[in-house]
Amino acid sequence: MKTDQTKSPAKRDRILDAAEHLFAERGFEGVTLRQIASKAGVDVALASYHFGKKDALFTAVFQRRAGELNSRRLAALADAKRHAEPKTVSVEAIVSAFLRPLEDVQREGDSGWQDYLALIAYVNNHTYWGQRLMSSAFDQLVTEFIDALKTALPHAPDDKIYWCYHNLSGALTLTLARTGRIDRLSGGLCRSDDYKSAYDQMIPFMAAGFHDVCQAG
Amino acid sequence: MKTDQTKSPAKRDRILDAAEHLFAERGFEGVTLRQIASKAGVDVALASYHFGKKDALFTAVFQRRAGELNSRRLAALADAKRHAEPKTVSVEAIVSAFLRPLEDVQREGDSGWQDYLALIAYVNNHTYWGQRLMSSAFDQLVTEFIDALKTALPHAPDDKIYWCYHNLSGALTLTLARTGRIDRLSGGLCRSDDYKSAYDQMIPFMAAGFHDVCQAG
DNA sequence: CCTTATTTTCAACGCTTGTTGAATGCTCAT
DNA sequence: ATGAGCATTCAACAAGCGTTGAAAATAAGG
Repeated sequence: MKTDQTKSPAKRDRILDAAEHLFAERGFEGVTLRQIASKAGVDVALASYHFGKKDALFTAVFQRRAGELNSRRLAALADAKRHAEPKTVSVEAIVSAFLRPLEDVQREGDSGWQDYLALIAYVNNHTYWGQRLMSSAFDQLVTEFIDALKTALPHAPDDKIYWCYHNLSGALTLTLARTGRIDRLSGGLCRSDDYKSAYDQMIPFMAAGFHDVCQAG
Repeated sequence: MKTDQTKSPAKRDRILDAAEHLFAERGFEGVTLRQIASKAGVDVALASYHFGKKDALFTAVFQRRAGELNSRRLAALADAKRHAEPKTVSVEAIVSAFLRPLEDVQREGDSGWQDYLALIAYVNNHTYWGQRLMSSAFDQLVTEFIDALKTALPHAPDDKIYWCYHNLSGALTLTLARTGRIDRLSGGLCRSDDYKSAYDQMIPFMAAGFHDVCQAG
């Protein structure tokens, strides 16, 4: 068996998977390297061997899936633009292109994606060092979406666009965190892990908010 | 000078203040008792003497201002209902009663309130033990606001009300976290610490979202 | 002023943490 | 088969952690 890539990097990947799950659940300082190694079924020292410091492991986990996520979202935005031609794409279609790829990756069953999205939520709410990671991984993509929103709302002042995006980002972040709070408040009527319902109502909700705030001038 | 209450509990309160600030900034595991004691200017052991375990100190910090915050929000909701009579109170007025008290406490200058609100954001995004704290401190209040929303939107199914509240809560949480991300994305045009602007656009944004989602049936 | 109770510090404990250097196992060209 | 190179484990390190019991300082009461 040549080029057996499933054997050699298997443990390395299992460290990333275990770290992804635990970091998303308990945060950077809330998890020890020994817990990660134990979950991955390897020795503690192996994490340091592959990734160096603990910070570097966290960064590696965070960046691992960022590229693919950005690609999917960009493709969805390009699709929306193509479908709208020759007219400009609607706010609702832009928000949809921003959110639906998340639903896609979670529906494909890989539980690693769920952990990863929860990790994004953790990082996005973190004050200091979280922002460096967010910016390096997602600023370019977000800027593209905001440009599209500016085109769709040509009379809106920029600061309102940004604040509206902030609302969208915040609601999304809480969704990705899957805290279980809505389950409790609703007495089980809504479920944190029901992504589809979340996006189904989130998309029109956000589009309506954008229009209301941004056309008032 | 008799009944000198500023001397004896001064150190105890300074521990709470220091813990409030540091927990909000770096989370429960991201802060050591020695850092808290150092910031408060007291010995490490004093925190254990007053509060017992580290968890209990965190809980004490979290619950310290919850009562007053709930009172202010309830008063704002009662005010809104009174002003609307004999009609039922509008969605916009309910959302405003939910948010404006936060602006009030932050404008009064006490930086402790800013730390406390950021701490709420931290707890609300935390999956496991965060929800116990959120529920014990705020479930009753949130239920009152949701009941008011149901009255204001009598034709809306309950699950849509809860999802819409989830959006509101998420956007608010990101605002309270003051991560600085909107500052960066907007090139300085919007500022994370500009609460007033945040609420000024958030209130109509959320009201529009509620109406759009909830009247579609 | 003496006694009692509370608050605060001191010093230390047992344990866990992240990290490292040396030793071992494994793969695979030659 | 052999030796080079990478992957993995082992054992141990110093540092820092939360917590505690006893001593010292301070406050309160009669």
